[in-house]
Amino acid sequence: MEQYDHTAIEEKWQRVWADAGAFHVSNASTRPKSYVLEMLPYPSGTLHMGHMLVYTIGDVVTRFRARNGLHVLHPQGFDSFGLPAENAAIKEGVHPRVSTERNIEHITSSMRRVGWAYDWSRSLTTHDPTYYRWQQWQFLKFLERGLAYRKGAPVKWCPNDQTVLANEQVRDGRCERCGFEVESRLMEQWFFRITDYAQALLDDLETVDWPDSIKARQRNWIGRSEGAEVLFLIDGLDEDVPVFTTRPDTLYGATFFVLAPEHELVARIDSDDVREYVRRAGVKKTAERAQAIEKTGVFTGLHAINPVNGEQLPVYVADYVLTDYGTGAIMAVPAHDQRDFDFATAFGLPVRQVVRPPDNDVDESVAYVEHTEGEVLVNSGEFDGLPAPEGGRGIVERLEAEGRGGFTINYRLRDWGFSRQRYWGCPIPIVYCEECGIVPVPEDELPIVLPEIEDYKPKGVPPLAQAEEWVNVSCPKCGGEAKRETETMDTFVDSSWYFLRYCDVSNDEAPFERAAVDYWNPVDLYIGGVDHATVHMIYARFWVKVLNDLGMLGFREPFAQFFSNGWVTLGKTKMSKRAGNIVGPDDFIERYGADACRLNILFLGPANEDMEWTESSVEGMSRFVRRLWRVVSEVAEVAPTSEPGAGPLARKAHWAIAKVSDDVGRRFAFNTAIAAVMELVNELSRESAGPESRFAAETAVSLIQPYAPHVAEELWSKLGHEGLWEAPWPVADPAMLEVESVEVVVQVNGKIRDRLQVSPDLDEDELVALARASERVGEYLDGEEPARTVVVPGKLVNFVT
RNA sequence: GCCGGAGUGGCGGAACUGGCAGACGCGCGGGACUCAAAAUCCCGUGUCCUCAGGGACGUGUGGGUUCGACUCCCACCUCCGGCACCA
Repeated sequence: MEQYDHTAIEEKWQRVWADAGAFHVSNASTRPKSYVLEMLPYPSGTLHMGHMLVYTIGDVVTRFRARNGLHVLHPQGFDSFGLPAENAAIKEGVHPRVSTERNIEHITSSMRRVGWAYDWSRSLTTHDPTYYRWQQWQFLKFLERGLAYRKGAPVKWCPNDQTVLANEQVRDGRCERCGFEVESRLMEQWFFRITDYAQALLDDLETVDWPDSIKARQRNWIGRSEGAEVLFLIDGLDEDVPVFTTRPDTLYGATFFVLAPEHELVARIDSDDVREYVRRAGVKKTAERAQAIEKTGVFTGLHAINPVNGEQLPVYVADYVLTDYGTGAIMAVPAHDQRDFDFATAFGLPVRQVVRPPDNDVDESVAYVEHTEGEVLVNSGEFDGLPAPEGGRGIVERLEAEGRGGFTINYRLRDWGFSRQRYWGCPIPIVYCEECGIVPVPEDELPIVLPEIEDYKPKGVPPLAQAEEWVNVSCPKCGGEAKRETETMDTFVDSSWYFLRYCDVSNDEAPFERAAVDYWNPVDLYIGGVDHATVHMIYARFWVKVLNDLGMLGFREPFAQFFSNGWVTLGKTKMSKRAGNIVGPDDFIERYGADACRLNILFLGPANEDMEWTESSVEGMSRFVRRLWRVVSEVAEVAPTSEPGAGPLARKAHWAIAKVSDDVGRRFAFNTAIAAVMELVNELSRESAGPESRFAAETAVSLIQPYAPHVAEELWSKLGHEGLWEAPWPVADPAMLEVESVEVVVQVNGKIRDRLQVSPDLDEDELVALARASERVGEYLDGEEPARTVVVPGKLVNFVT
């Protein structure tokens, strides 16, 4: 028997697949389509076991679906703009393009060695001008629609990376990438008006097949809350200030009024105390502000008029009011809000209860914030005695009639600030003209290609500002002197539409042809980690909705089904380059082969749960592959070719077909499918020369192919067949799934006392008679007649006394 | 605080719709082959008791429903993750 030489076998079949164009798909087929996609990887130089998991899941599904008659699109590319390459450039002086492309080359060759079935002819890299040209083009469409705009806004600024961060890139007040504490700065920024789509993003979650946990995260992120907006007139400034509240029922309980330090009106308050407070609040790190336990604030000397009763409420500036939620101003109702209560306590402000729970005396020493059935309004003028929800509604309706308020819905989601003071990103096709202002670059001048620069170091101004020849242009409108936008786009823009580009990757007249995109989309199975469940996946959904509104495509949701893979951990920490705990597949592929590695990563546990990396399991898997090789090779040599019978081995094979088909096709239970093939191989090894052995061997090889395609292909040809990658998936014969005899459990009072081997189609009476006849049952029944007999045909008989 | 998820042998896990708890693998113990080792193969492997037939206990804890609960219900404990001065 030939030795199992994994390297030779894997190289051989990878060549065969490439030569045959095995995974190359066209945009037309009579077969039904399936689009299988894993999240776009950032090209760090090396693969690790986390990548191994995600891409092998996608690969198994791809190969399984292809053999089940589907026309499967399974592309791969790289999210190749972004900070790490630029940081490396700053550190080592290598041009980001050079290091990025070197990384891509390296990681691609690793990917090819794993044997993943990608249509590499559709590959894309987001730093390629042929890709980002069409991103710039789409940006211009967004701009035309008013969905991209520029405004001054307080932004999260990372003093280390010298750049603005999206809210999503801030974790616990720190820069997600470098861990530096984030500051707040007021800057002109580009925004996408994603908030226009908040409700649609929420509603359409109903239409996708995603895990509930992921949907919950998105709902959380969008943060819809129903309430009212109420206008308070600030005396002295003569300004109406809107506040958002979810508790309009407590309006009569407002005893003071608070503005966030960043609120636009604060600058107009002429008070040294206020200016000093605002200055100090601005210096405070975001993290400090969020963690502060003691409430701080300053009285402005002004008063706001409560529109429900005309009361004069003292106006404070305090940093417990957030500038970017609601309107940045609140009415404070200390009796019914813990934060307001804390502030009132610290500043000696009055507390007035206006909602009374049933059978409760008014206790103004604590805030009553919960909701109880039957609570009623008190101290609320004409609304006294009404149930709180009804009273709240009445109050808003009256304000509405008076033009001082109305019902409204507020979202936590904020517009997407997407400009970055960075070099290695997609240039924003905008020119600033002194005469004409913000001028979009005409479409026929795209792409605006990233210029070469000398120095990547951030200096507070974007690195692109140094590329003077590039920056100074004439205005497309008036021809006068103008300057290019020097900020670049957030890389989440790049990954918001790449899955569309794959469908028509070399189009140089449009981002994609609508027919191609409509044919393949939505993605039938999207695979990736939870860490992108709120960020990337919300942006991509937004992007698709906008393109749909622009008539560029015919669907509203990009990802019909989402499989959230678990994390591969090492030392209980998610494996990642940043955590410095990566174990790569290259070494293991060399030692044990790609097939063993692919099997191993999926056998570690359920693919949607976290799994700790262990080296010993690869060895176990390598044993299995070698065993498979030996057993099947032997069968190929000695087992007769004959019609498969209906004996135990053939039945086991059919059982395995049914099990693997269901596990891979429906349940995504990749680990148990492998276990089923192992069981089959175990039985086969005990009977390698029987009349059913050849069928069992063929079945085992065929079933393991999505996982271990190389060795499966080699064994398939040893068995005398060709082209397993395109062979039809085996179908289980239902007749063969029925067993000749089953073991029926006989219980007395729910405890197993005997087991019977019986025919599965024995009727209930016969089964009970047989069970009654059992000696052991007789012992436990001890002469008594069972009061009740429960029969589950083919499973058990239970006598209850 | 709100939301989501998970607790099963020495370990990873299986049990999908309420019906044999521990499939499959790792590890460990014993044996075969070998001069020896590796590789391979075979047997055993939840805990305790045992007259060696078997018996009792056992899926985070406490209750409940049921002939029967890892699975359903109630209460709780622990761990992991998300959101969070969000008005």
